[in-house]
Amino acid sequence: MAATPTEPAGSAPRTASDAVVAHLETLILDGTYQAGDSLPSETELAAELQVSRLTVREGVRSLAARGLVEVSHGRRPVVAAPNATLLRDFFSSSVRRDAAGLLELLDVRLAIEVHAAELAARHATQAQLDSLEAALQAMADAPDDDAFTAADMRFHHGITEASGNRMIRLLVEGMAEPLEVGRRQSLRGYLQGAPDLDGLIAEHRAVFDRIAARDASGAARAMRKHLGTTRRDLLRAFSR
Amino acid sequence: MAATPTEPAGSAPRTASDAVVAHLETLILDGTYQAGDSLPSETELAAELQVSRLTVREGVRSLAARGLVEVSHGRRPVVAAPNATLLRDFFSSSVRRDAAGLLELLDVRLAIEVHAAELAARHATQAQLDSLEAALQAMADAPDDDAFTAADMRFHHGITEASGNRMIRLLVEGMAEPLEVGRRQSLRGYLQGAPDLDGLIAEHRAVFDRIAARDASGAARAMRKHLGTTRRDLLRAFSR
DNA sequence: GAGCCTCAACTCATCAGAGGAGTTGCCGCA
DNA sequence: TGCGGCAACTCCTCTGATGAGTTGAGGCTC
Repeated sequence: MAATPTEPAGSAPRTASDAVVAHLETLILDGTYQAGDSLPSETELAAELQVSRLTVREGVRSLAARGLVEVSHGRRPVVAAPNATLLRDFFSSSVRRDAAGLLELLDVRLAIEVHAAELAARHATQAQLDSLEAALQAMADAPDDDAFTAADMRFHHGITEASGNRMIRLLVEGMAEPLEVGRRQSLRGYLQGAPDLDGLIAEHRAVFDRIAARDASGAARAMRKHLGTTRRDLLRAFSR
Repeated sequence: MAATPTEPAGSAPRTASDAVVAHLETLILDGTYQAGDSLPSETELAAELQVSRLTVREGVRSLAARGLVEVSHGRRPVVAAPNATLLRDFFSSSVRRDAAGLLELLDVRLAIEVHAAELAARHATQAQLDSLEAALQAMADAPDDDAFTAADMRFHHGITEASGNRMIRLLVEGMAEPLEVGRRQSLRGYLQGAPDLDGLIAEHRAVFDRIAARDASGAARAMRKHLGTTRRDLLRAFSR
């Protein structure tokens, strides 16, 4: 009674719902179902795989938790495009479970973004450079702290975009929220005098200049310096 | 009818099983349940949260898919320690969905491991250095290719361990399998002459020497050189 | 008294059937 | 032609029940 016709050679699923997961996962990763495609309905899958709807539901639910599909009430499950929600979940969980994880995560971001800046200097298109400069300008013109932070994030996001490496983009995107939350929490009630916005902007501009000049190692150096500053600020806030 | 007494301020869960997920997630991340602890049984949770066992099951299943808990037949769900399975899943999926992802992933590993080598030069304990040297020796003594690869992986794993940054360790651990699978597939049927094992070992030894000498930037440079070689080999295999 | 075996209680795994709620597209009406 | 309503489809949740794996207590044997 082989429930799943497409049994993967690797390992036999222990439970029926694992079989559902394995089945659908294979079809998605094979490209049989592309991002945006609708999966068969629960009823259809149940009939096809010879299991109850409940079992199908659990399997689909697992895939949804892993970010491979999206389910919404009244509609069929839809295959999701690769996205950062899973990574965001993971990083958020790690940081919340252990406060020291925040600094570790910051360190990882440093490593990745320094490399991203290097790649951006090599691969950025003119449109991407324009977008970076616009973010820089928005930082300078920011009326309040929230606007500044938003422009700041847009700048960093733009660099990962310009790196041309989607995995880097997803990773940094996944880290952004936990880091931002951590930053807010550690700075709460801190705010002794305004932060050195002009200095921050200058650091960003230095990164941009090196990227625009196609100077890979210079861009890496500038980014390293900038993130070092960020890290020091956070450490100082922590030690209070 | 507030089903969940511990409704997080953030956003109200849309569905009942999301509420279960949110409830348990909060308790785990708060530390109310530590890694290794057993969760209440499905029946107990159902009574506690005023939902059916089915709904509880779906919620627990989601958490299992996200790596926060582990469920096995006949036993209560157990809170899992932070681990790399989720990341491995993510990276594997990404690479399988898009072959170009392999090179992107390799690039990310380069960025992270170069940084790890730098950190290891600063933080490695004597025991960790000994372990690295043992792996190096095992590479030199390896009787066959599999043993060599195993020792190779042990060496790299040891460096992330010595970096003292657990997030780096988890990330590299999560990338190891997809990269190894990708390497095997692209090298399949390739094998024109034996690879330059002596050169590889020399590169590893250079990394080790710089770490042992507490030379952070030298270690980073040596690691970058080594991973550059790896990358070039893979690219060459690809282009056939 | 020590060690092994059996079994009962607990737990997760899965099934079947049914009602509620959200979405979508067709059809008829103005 | 344009719009409103209804019907079909889908996911969401519940109830009740059976099968299968795990564990620890109790009794039996030596």
